[in-house]
Amino acid sequence: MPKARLTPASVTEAAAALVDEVGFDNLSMGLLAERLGVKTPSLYKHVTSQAELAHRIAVLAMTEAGDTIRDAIQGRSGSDALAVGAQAMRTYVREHPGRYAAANATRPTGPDDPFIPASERVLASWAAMLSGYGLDPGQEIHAMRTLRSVLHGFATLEVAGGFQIDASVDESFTWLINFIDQGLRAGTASGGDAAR
Amino acid sequence: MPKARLTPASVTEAAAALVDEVGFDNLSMGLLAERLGVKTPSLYKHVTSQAELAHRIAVLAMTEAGDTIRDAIQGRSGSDALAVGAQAMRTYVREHPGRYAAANATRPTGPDDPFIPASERVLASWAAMLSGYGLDPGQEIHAMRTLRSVLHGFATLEVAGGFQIDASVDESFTWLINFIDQGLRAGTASGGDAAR
DNA sequence: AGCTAAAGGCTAACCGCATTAGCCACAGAG
DNA sequence: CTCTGTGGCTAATGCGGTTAGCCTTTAGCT
Repeated sequence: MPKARLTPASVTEAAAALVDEVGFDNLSMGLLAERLGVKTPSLYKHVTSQAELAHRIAVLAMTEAGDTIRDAIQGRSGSDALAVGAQAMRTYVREHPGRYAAANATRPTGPDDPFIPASERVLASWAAMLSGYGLDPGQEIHAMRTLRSVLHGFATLEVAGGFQIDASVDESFTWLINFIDQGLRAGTASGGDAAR
Repeated sequence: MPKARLTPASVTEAAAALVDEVGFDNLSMGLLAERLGVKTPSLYKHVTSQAELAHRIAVLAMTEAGDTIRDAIQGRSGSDALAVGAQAMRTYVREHPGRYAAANATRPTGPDDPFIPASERVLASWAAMLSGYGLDPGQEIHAMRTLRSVLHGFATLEVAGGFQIDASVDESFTWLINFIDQGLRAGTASGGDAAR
């Protein structure tokens, strides 16, 4: 057999790098093939379809994001964990907008889709971080969803160029994190007042 | 000339209805033509390209969303305005996921793009609502961005099926609104404490 | 009422891109 | 040294957006 220049993993990695440059919906088999110094149909020896390729990018992105967030939170707790975790996620999205878009475009294909555990690991990191606030158990799910909403919303709007005014976006993000932190701590203190 | 069965406006409206059903990235000229009882090339008598069609859907969506939010906030202020405004936006996105996706996929094409005033009207509604909290002027931009992030993030995650657990999503949303309201009011009271 | 012109629909054709079919060459196992 | 299967290639298919060019209908004018 000829030397395996390409592998499913290397193709996926190259595709991920590509979408970060050209945008997720500008991904094309021709462009990727060119990057890899190969003709388009050859890619199908390593990937069954463009849809599957996109899905692999999504799994890769979720896994990477999960690792990044976990590492950032590592050894920290409370406000500190929130701050670095949120910054880690925002940074990941800014550096890998195409991968993040791929992850958002993906739906699990079945019960054994590796995308599921990958995204659960992200959620687990957030849950661990939130547990440091000692929230009322019934409120944790709502706090989790609120946290995911802000972070996802902010990152999405930012990479889409949604923040036009020339006020510092960095500053807005730290303000946002602080806002969330204050709210979570207030909720803790008052034993659930913020949930009414 | 034959009777004008189709107009640019009616085609746009039909396309908007279509994307709400089949999803924004499943929009196709063939599908739309079929809906309108016409052959695909005939659409080009009313629309110059699929990209322009998508852009028109985006403008329509922004305009509709702006009207809905403005009407909801009308005559209310503070916590009340926040609650109904946020609910209005969430409802709009749930009822028109395709249009909302179109709006998010769109970038202004130029300085006289009608998309710009349409989105500014949405922002103006949020600004009017926020003004009721009497925030420090320097913080308004951050509060605005935070608000946009949560609402956009929540709505996006919800329509994407991102909230899996069977805890009530409605309940989470009212929790979220209350969380934001508390934070804004705290920021008001302490004269900017939440912004540190 | 009849003529004219252009709007608006249709068929045929083009093009780019994902995907498939089938061929060929090289490298590792025996 | 041969055999085999992997991994690349060229050629061809099909779908979807788009363009070209034709043809009918009808509003508006005489």
